[in-house]
Amino acid sequence: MENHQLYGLADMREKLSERGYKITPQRKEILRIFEEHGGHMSAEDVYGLLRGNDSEIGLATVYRALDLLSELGILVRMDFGDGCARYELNTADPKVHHHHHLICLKCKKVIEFEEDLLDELEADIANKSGFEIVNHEVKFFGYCSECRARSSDE
Amino acid sequence: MENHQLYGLADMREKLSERGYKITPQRKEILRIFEEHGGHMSAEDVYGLLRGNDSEIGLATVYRALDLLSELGILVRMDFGDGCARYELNTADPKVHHHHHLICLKCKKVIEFEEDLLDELEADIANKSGFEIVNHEVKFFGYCSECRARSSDE
DNA sequence: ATGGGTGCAAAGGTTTTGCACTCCG
DNA sequence: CGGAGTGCAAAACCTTTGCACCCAT
Repeated sequence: MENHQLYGLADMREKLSERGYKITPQRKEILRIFEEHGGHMSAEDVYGLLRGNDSEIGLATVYRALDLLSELGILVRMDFGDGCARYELNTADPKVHHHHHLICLKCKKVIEFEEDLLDELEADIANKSGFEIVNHEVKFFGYCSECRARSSDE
Repeated sequence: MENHQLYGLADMREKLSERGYKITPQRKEILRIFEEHGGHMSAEDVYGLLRGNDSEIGLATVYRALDLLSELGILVRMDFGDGCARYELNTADPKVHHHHHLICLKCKKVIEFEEDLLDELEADIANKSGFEIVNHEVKFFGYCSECRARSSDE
């Protein structure tokens, strides 16, 4: 357990200036929100938390920052099909990197679970296609145990 | 190569009536669109093709059908982050089942590739969680070779 | 100083919903 | 027949954009 588990302020500084983007108080603030809270946050969620901390950051800025930070690989964007994009801190730690999602087609519930699996596949892809992989997302769609129970006793 | 490669009309009939839904001409027509064309189609794409075939099906009906058919596992819903949900016929054939996507964070290009991998993992999940898996989606995010070349010679 | 970044409000695009009417079972 | 399904148009939502102003570099 070392200190480089999640991308943090230092990484953002580096990646932003590396590409000629500026380090603004808004971007720092938004990153901090992700460090303090966690989970899968939508733009609106982040905006809400910012307003709680009486920040004056506009919603459009939140959208622009989430977009940029996920393009830089600091955040990861995910879609659970609930109508809005959700983001979470990217991580360099394989233990955390490899958590996947089960999504119930009936009740839309999202269940997380961990499983190690995709490292060699990623390396293989990078070789074959010249694609540089920053993150992956694995989703399984089906029916959760509750919905299955409910539909069998109808 | 047998006949049960993709879900078809018979499967839809069965799954619909099994759950008390009706088999309507609209639903049949929409399924047919997927059988004749393929690929990743948005609601609007399907609607466009229907109008081409001078169908009188409304866009809302298309949305409702896509939702229902993917809930039944006949279609698969996917999100490439381009602002609209896309659907494709689900398949029982593992060769087709296992195609994944590389998504470039810079230019948003989607590259498909095939790789066999997740069967045992699916079985494992079903055991541990009671989750019945109908389909999965694997996406890798990163930078495609063109974007990498472009950013290195700036 | 200067070009990128921000805030606001308006626009844009996708998806959902209310309601009267239709038609499958 | 009766209730699920449909079509239409309006509404709801999430996200993007235009523009004037601000501020990291």
